[in-house]
Amino acid sequence: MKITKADKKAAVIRAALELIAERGFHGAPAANIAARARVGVGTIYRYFENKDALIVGIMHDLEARVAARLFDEAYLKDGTARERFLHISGGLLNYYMDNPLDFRFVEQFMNSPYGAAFCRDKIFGEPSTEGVAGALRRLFEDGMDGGLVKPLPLPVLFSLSFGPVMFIMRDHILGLITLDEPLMDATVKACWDAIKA
Amino acid sequence: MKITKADKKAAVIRAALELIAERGFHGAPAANIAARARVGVGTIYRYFENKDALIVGIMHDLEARVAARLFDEAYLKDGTARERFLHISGGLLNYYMDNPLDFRFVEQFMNSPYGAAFCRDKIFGEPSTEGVAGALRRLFEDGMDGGLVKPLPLPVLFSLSFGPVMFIMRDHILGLITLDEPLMDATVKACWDAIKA
DNA sequence: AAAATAGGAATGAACGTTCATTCCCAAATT
DNA sequence: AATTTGGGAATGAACGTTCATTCCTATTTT
Repeated sequence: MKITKADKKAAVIRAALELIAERGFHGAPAANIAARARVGVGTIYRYFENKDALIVGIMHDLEARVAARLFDEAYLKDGTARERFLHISGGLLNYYMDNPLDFRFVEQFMNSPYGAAFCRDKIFGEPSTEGVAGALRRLFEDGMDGGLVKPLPLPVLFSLSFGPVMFIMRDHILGLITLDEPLMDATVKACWDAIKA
Repeated sequence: MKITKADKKAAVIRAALELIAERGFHGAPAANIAARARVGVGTIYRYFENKDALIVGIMHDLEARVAARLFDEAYLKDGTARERFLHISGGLLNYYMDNPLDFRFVEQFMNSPYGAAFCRDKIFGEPSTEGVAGALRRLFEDGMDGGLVKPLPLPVLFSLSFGPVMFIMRDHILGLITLDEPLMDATVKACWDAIKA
């Protein structure tokens, strides 16, 4: 148990994520994933029942990493609703700026049948007072109670908050625009204008 | 030339669009597309050089249909920037409400390597004073000149305008929320708040 | 030495694409 | 008017390739 163990699993996840992000689901056959992970093809199947399970596994892994970053450093202390909103929203934008491959994977996943199934599972699970979803819900509900945020269904507030972030990230990654600090700041502030009462 | 001719091509496009929208690129082999189009497999290749060409062809077809709907009925007469904005934005939301399969295809396409290539081609083509892109650019530029719209790069204004629309459509189609007239209206109005100066 | 883990060649299913053939119909011929 | 002919459109069985998955051997760990 020196340098390797079941970091093989992590290597497989990373390799698959990168390949799918760069080339799509099409361009990520098991043989290539194994090669990039410096692992035998068979090894993949020691850790994942099949390729679908691997893909869903990548998504769960990513979810955990994003949540950790957004809520890590005592982010949820206090501050106005606007401040907390800008923190989350800007944090997400920053995370994807730093990890463009993660972004491309999430987008492909969420807009494929995998994503549909994934969402269905979430809905019929807990109403989630935990995790990212729960924290966001509380943020928006508090804002609505205080009359600071437009009284709209949560999914609509979500879309107004994160729709633009995801949309502009795509443009940035494709090179249609170069996002710098001031521009990112202006974008998330404009999102606040959309949801503020 | 009664009921059939080269509407075979249209049938192939429709069948492929539906299959990809419902089951992803994975779940749309040529054989299934042909079966749904009630056409021989070989026929696909009379109209499209290969499967990739078919997929890009679907996207072009769709683009034309959306453009036709958004700018058809003398939409571009006059009215305030806000009115014109609400018209376009709401029109897009409506189009996708009426054609959910079109929406799911576009999302999958745009977030795949096909979409990346597609965008690159557009950028290195004309600066597009024509079509949807041109009309939108004029709308936003006029708005900025008049001090009605925040002075931000066009891609940012685009993301603030259409990011939420695309985001909320996904939720609607997945059944996470049911969009009705008032809710759609509230959403596009909130988008205007995001971009208005 | 036994057990667990890793590896990659082997396998069969599924895929995109091709092509020899058939079908259809309009123009030419009788 | 009836028949023949020509050629483009349509077809699907057949092909070669690629893929996910299995399975048996080699290696490492206990």
